[in-house]
Amino acid sequence: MKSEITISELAKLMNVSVHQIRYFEEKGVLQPAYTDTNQYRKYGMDQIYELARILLLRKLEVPVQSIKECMISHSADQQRQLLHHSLQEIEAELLRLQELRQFILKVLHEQQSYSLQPGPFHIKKRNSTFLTSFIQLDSHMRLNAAVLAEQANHILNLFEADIHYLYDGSDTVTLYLETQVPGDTTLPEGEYLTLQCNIQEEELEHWIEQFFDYAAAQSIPLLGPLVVIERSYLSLFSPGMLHYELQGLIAPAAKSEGGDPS
DNA sequence: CTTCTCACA
DNA sequence: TGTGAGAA
Repeated sequence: MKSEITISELAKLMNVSVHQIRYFEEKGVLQPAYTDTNQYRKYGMDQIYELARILLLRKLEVPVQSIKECMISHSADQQRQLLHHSLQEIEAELLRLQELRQFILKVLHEQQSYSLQPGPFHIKKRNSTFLTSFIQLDSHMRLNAAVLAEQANHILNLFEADIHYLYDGSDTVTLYLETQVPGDTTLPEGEYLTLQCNIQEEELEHWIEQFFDYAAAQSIPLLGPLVVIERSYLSLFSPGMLHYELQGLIAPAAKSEGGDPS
C-alpha cells in the first residue's frame, strides 16, 4: 500500500507553498521519498518530520545553507552556534528598528514643535553640543553636488542629519555634524536667539540679515558665530523648501549690571 | 494535477 | 530566499 502523498498535499499539510518545497529540494535539504513514474514527487512520514524541522529552523532565521551543513555533521554544539548566530542577527535588526523608531519620533517631534511656534523668532535653551567638521566652503560658493561627491565617504546619511553651518565672520563657512564625543568644536550651553524658517535656499542670505536686524532691534547681545542648522528631514512635507534654524548665542547678562527687569 | 525554467524582488 | 508566470 502506497501511503505517500503528493507535493501539493504536503504543502497544504505544512502550510507552505509547493514552490518552497521544491526550493528546499534544489538546495539539498529535503529529498522526496521517491519520484513516481510520472515524475511526481512523493513524500512519506520521514519527509513530514524533516520538513517540520526545516521550517522550524527557517522560522528562527537559520539560513537554508546552514541547515544543509548541519544535516551532515549534526553536533549539538554546532546547532547551538546556528541559533546563536540567528540571535545576533535578530538583535542587530532590533537595534536597527529602535533607531528607525527614534528617528521617526524625532521628525514628528521637531515638525510638531516647529508648527506650534507662533512666530519665527524665539529663545531656545541649548545644551552644549559637540560638532565635527566635514567640509569647508568659501562663503560665496554655494554647496554643490561636486563637492558633496568628494566627501561622500564621510556622510552616509546627510538627509537625516542636522547639518550645522558655522559663520565665524571669516570668509569661509564650515559644515559640521553633531557627534557624541568631543570633536572639532563645541557649541556652548546657553540661551540662543533662534529663527526658524522653511524657505528656498536662495532666501537664506535675506533671513540672515533679518536675524541680525531683529537682534539689534531687540537689543539682544549676540556672542560667537552664527549657527545655521539645516534640517533636511523637516522638508518632507514641503518639497523644494529647506528648513533652516538660525541661532546665535545670547551673551549672558553680566552679574552686577541691573537693567534686566525679569 | 504535475514538471521545469526564467525573470524578479 | 523565495514568488509568479508560462510552457509542456
